[in-house]
Amino acid sequence: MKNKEVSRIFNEIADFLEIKGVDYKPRAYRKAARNIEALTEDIESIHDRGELQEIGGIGEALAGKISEYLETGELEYYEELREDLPVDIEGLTNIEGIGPKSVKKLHDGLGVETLEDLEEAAEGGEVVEVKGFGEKVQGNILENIERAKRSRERKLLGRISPLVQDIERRLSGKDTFNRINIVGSYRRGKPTVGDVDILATAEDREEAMDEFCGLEDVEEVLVKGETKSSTVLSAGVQVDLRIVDEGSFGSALMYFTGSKDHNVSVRGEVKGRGWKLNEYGLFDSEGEKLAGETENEVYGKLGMSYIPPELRENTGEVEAAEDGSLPDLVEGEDIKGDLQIHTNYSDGSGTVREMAEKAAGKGLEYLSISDHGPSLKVAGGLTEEDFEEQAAEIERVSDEVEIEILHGVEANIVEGGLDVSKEWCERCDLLCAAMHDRPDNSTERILSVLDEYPVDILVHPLGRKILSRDPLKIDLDRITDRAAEEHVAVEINAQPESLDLDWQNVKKYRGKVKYAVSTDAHSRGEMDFMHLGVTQARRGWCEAGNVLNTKKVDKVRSYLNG
DNA sequence: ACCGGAACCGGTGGTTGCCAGAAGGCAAC
Repeated sequence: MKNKEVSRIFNEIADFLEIKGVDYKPRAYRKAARNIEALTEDIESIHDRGELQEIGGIGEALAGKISEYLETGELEYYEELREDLPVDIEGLTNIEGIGPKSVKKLHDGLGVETLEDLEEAAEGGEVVEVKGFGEKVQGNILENIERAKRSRERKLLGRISPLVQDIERRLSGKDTFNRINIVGSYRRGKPTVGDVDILATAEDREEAMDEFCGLEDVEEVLVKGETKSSTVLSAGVQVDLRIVDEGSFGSALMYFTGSKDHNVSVRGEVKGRGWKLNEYGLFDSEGEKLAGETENEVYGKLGMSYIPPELRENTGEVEAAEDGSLPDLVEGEDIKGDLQIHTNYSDGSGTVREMAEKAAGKGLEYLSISDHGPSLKVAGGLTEEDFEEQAAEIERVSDEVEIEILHGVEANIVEGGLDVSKEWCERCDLLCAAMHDRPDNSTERILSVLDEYPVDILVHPLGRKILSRDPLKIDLDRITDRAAEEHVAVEINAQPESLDLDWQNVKKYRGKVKYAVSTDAHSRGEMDFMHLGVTQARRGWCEAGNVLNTKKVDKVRSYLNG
């Protein structure tokens, strides 16, 4: 699956063209990149059917470039641009505050090509010598460069999951493999993933390894052995495959799923009995094997209930499993509606009808449309007039699509309140409120908005972007107190970069507030992100009852109005 | 480079705020 690669290349081309001062093309490339990234289908299949131009934002020229890349493995146009300016544009622009134009200036002035070059230049105080750069920017570079480097190594769970699922599917389809399971932090649903580990059993290990290393996505084979092979996929993700014996599959699953702290904690229990647990199995003091084939069996012999992978972070799950108090975690099938999505009335790409049809197709009972309020110009915010127009459109579409559509707005929390009038709020079925900037008085602003407006959901409360932007420093104790009093739900945003509120805080406040797991989809494809949000809710120990949108729409309404 | 309305061409997201340097570029969303 080369979707991610193609979109990365298009984004880089956009950067290069922006540096050259070319008009319009960068936007076209970025739009195409975004649409490709949001695809749930393999772009190669679309290419094979000759339907590339049916993807939004892709016309004759871009379809040609995609074909060239898929067929030859190279794109001449891209290579030429890179030759002109041989820099790690993706890495460098990853630094907050550095865009394509700055990269060009740093290259011309100091010969900066990589993050390492830039770090050296900033440490040596050379950056200030370049026109347009001062102490402030140089300091900012030093502050943010480590994170930019890290972000190159770790990948976002949601961004690699289509690729990983694709690999899993392909290996499962082969006769050579008996059992296949992704393990590691991926299986635990951690928001960022380093390497991807796959565990398998196979009759013929050699043949299995051949098949794995021969997958078309595999770009480089680092190690190839009988029990372990390491590969790098074309998208830059390292994937390891381990093959174990059938009888050890369960204990190996536990071992390789981790987390390390969880395993240590479980092993404490094992030790107390004088037993031994390793990747090969659970053994008593005589060395007799007690369990190993399944995880259930291992946990069972230890007197624990099965611990779902999402909980294995050593935050009390081992004790809870012993006294039988583990939560009955929310599942994807429990979700009955999506309470925050955008349309082409603001910065979304889908129409009301397209989004509604997609949601209905996913089997949801309801959908709430909440485009950005007027002050968020960058996102093409709605005017009150637009809102009325949209209301009429929703009414028309509602008659024809098998889903209940709620009409809301994602109001922006600004100095002095929200960017929508109280009257406007009253006309909303569902009012979302969000911070989009980072003032010092964020906590106070949020609290006063919760007091003064009929807010239903506080969305992406921390405004974080994983691997690139820190969360807001706000007083969540006070905010969740107020949210609970006012019957305001707190969002768990399912966008791969967001996953905000984060799972640690979800766990902390789950007894107090209700959560709304929403996709914040800006295109039809992004509605498929729901599972990422559910995973984070699970990591936060949420049962279905903790999540508002597991309820029927009437119950949602009565909670929010209560 | 795409798209949509017209049958080839015109329009395409637009504003804010920061920094740096004293008017204006650049990044962010």
